[in-house]
Amino acid sequence: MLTPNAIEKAKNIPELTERQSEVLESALALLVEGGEKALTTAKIASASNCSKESLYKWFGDRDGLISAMMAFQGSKVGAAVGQEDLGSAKAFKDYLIRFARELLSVLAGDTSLALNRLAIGQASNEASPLGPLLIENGRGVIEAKAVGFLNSAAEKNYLRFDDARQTYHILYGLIVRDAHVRLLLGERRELVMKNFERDAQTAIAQFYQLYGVEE
Amino acid sequence: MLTPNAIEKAKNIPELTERQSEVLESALALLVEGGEKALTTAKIASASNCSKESLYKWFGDRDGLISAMMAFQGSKVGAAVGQEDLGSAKAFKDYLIRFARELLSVLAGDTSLALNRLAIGQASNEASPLGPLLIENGRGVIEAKAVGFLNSAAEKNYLRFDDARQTYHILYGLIVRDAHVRLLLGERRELVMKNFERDAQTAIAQFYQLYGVEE
DNA sequence: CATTAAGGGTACCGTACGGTACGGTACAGG
DNA sequence: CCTGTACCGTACCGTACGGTACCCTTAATG
Repeated sequence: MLTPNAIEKAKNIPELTERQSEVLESALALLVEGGEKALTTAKIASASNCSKESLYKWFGDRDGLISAMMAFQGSKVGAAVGQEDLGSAKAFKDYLIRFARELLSVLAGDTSLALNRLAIGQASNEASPLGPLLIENGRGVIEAKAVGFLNSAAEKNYLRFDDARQTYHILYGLIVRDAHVRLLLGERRELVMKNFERDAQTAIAQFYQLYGVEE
Repeated sequence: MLTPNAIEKAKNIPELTERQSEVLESALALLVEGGEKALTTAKIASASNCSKESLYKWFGDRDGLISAMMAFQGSKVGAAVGQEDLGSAKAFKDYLIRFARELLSVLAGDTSLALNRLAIGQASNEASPLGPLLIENGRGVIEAKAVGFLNSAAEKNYLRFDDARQTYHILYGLIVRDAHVRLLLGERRELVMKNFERDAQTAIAQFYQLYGVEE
């Protein structure tokens, strides 16, 4: 099994010192607070009591710093969704509802929204690495996990489908709908998430209508 | 019935002269080409052979110009989705498939992506009007239309559901899934839209599984 | 022809930001 | 004690951009 350090080396991400992690943390806070326009090198330096020269020494340039922020945040995502429970058909269905709740919560989180907005704002620049980075670190991780438990559920005959990845995309659509984009556009969370709990349950119920195995 | 001019007046949008529309058109082209960073007042002026002074006279400031771009583009959306056909159950289902295709095509269009990226990039600024503007002019128009034909279909007993708006959100989720966000993040269109036709048909088939009336 | 309004071209200003340079400080190792 | 290293704080530079002012051409009107 790979240690975190080994993974970082494999991705060519230099290991971060404690100090550097602190800086990234306060940079994220700054981004959440005021969006990209607030994310100037001077403000990052002053907010984290560090010199601009150190920023440039550690991260190369502003883009490097932002990339580091993404990777740093991504490294914290993995554990977000709890352990699945395939003990029984009922237990698995409950787990799916928890998964739906968790997915919506993550997507609606301040940091997630801020980073997605940042990456999307730069995505018109073909050379920007932020979009792919976010897809890999965020969506990719969750999708891989989901494909895993979907396949397990199929083996146990809780669900029936052809392709786990496609099926996950349907599940995603039923859960998220247009909520993510509306949040990204600035619609108020209370409004978009008004029926949070009911929506999560409805999504899973409909997912079972499409892919569940009748008993 | 309201004339277009009356609508514009009601929204406090000044009518646009031919010249001003040309300027907005070339500004949109500029935005599609190079993203927000390419959208400077100097470039807009030079690209449309007009003086900066005229820009400021017509649109107030840069934000006003961008808002005008959104409204201008929005005013062209209405006719995008063709006329519905509720002549028979089969005809309506075919229409839904066309609707799915059309929705995906619109969302994946260059101008739509560029404007959404622009609005999302500014959405962290609480005071930015771009997000609401885009929601109203883009999503709102399509949603209103969809709610209309869903209700008609329910009356004709092609579909069965409680709330048309909620049902439309499900339909949206089944059709779009995470395609929109992935496109916004810069993932290549060929990749996201690989199974465009099949996905549209699958979405409608599943929608009927959830809301169709059995015969 | 004279007058006037609209608008194009351009020079200019203030400012904000990315990036660099430099002096000063704390500390570790010999 | 000396030296090197890491880093903070700050001043500084070049540039790009939003916004303004001014001059010129064009064309319509009397």
